[in-house]
Amino acid sequence: MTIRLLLVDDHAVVRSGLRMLLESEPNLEIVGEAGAAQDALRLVELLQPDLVLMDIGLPDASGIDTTLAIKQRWPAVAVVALTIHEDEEYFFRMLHAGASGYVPKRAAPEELLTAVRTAAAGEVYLYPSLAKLLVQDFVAGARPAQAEALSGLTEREQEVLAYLAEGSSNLEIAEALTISPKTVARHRENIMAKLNLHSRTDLVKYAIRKGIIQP
Amino acid sequence: MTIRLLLVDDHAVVRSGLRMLLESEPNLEIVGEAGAAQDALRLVELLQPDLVLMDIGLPDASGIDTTLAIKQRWPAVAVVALTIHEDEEYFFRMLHAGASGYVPKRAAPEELLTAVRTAAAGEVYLYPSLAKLLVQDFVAGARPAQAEALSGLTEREQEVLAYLAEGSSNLEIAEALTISPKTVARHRENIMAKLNLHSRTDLVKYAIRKGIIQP
DNA sequence: CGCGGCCTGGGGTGAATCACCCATGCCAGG
DNA sequence: CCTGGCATGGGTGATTCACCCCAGGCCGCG
Repeated sequence: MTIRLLLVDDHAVVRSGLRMLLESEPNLEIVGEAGAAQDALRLVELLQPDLVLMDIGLPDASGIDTTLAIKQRWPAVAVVALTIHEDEEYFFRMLHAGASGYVPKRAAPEELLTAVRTAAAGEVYLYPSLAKLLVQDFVAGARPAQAEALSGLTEREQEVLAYLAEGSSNLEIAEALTISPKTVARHRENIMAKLNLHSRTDLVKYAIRKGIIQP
Repeated sequence: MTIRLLLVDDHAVVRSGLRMLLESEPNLEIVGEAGAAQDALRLVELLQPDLVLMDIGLPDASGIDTTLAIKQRWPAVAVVALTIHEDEEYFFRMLHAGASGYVPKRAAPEELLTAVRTAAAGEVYLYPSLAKLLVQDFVAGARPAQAEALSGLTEREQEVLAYLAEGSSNLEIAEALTISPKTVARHRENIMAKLNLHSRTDLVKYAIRKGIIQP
């Protein structure tokens, strides 16, 4: 099976170079080129390629928005981002837009080919330095805090906060900790004052942000 | 610079095969082998390798726990998981443990070598099918719902729910929607009944799970 | 045309919460 | 030794919550 590929980059020279590189590969056919977002969308509709190799910097619209538009209308079309941008910002936004691969232009030619083949197979190729960013985000996002200072809460206050965040009432917490409900209320007041929160629901959101509880 | 590598797998035959494969590579030295978690930890301390190639299925302890132990004591040591497991479960747990690479045993030898070189360089190598899982988790985790049915809530109820989730009181919501506080209370009762929730804090957690609000 | 669902309001009750006030021990650090 | 932070309690009053009751108006659907 041959991969039918659409090339999107606003620089004709770059497109030529990519065409040279990609056409030397077997089972890979470049069915079209586009230098602008409008052309890209039109050609996707016209040619129904398997894969779009997308530059982010386009003259008339962002490659991110273009990717989003393509994935919304033709979800089966894989999009691989090929760009000079290696920062978190563009990378994450491109993933959200539905990209199946992300390769910086400084990457080795073989890596681009790997990304194209991988994305065409329905998988995802991530350039290692960007995979690292994603994994960091994953690990951090899943459980950000716990060991964090919790803004100067005492041990007992943190303990009470954990129960409060679960939605327990003062009485329930009091029984769990075998102290008076009034003491629980006292702790809660101190907690809310220290964290500058003003309601139980704010406490829940705070606890989720800090990873104390799972939503 | 030569990569100093420690091989951890409980099958001697597999270790031999890997040694054959890896030793044919330049700039790669296998400094030791371990068949059990205890040996692995001991050898890491003794040999201070750059990288540990870790099987998950070990006789005395999980490769995941072993990875965690290694990364806690020697964060500079890169760990690449090489395993038969390709499901989300092991993959995500291995990432949490601190792995810099994840390669299924069915992968091509070149992919293992790429993973080793990438991880040794401080980056992350993810096998494409697993990179796909991670990206899916990333995209889903960031904004999971919104368009979902919300379990049969009416439009007005969803509107009230949005305010409730923010922690607004009945009176505040009433003023925002220019209706009576009693009506807000009524909507809230219906919402809680439909969603089988029993407190405002439960509503907040529900709203965060559904992506209605951000924590 | 009636039926049911939705939105809108009102009343009531008991419990819980909130936001203040107060005090007592205990223990560490200046 | 004594000041301050921490944990532990009590009290009070206003407010809110959670859960019941009720009903009228509107709109679509059979």
